[in-house]
Amino acid sequence: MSHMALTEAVYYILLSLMEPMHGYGIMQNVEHLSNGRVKLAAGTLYGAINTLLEKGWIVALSGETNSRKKEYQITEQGKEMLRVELLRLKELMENGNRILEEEQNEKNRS
Amino acid sequence: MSHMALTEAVYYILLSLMEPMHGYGIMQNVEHLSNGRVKLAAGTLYGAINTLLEKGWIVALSGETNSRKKEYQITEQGKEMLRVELLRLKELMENGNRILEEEQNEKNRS
DNA sequence: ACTGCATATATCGGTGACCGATATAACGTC
DNA sequence: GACGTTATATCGGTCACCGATATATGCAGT
Repeated sequence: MSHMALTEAVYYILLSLMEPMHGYGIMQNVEHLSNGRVKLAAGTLYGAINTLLEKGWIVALSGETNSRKKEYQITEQGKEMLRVELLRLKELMENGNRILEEEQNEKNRS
Repeated sequence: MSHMALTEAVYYILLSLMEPMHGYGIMQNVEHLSNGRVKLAAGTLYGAINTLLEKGWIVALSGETNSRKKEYQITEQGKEMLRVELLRLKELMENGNRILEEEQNEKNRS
């Protein structure tokens, strides 16, 4: 596909990193954003962070090297991915709502 | 997670089967619905159909046994999954739009 | 001081979704 | 009858994710 769908994990990690944040903070933030629905497993989180670093969608912040916490932030490229993803979500929602409403209308006519 | 995200493939297959349809028809319908963005690979399509049959989210229609085409249709359980998925998509979009707008507002203030 | 829990990062084996290739065959049309 | 499209099916490989495990620090209660 020309542009691939982001996974829910990656989507929420990118969204979290609109503000500088360290790994564990992302975990908590994602759970909070999704009202407790999305709980990232450690393997998912740190695996995704490495993949996103390699892709250049996020960067590691150089400050605070003394602390054990490593902070990350989204890049301009990462933000562009979020914008594209939001268009995809819009397409999915519009198709879903339209088709489910069509059935509802048929039921009402009968 | 309490309710898992549907993959894009499964989402569009379920949406297609709001009307009875056979496998190859689903392929074409999904590509049409997504304006050419989503092209299901054969392995994805027939693999997903079997998984969805096992889960009871779709059923095979008994008619037209003479034809090589096998028709399928969504079940009430499958429709419920679509409704849940639409709520998830709404959550994702609201979070994404809100957080990206926050950044835009900060830029405008400076 | 020590005990225990939350914080914090990292790795590893297993599962499952998806892709692309391949195979097979019927249908339509030129 | 040869060829492209329609149609279903399977298989090996890749990748994201999960859950378990390991390791270590920070902090609060006793």
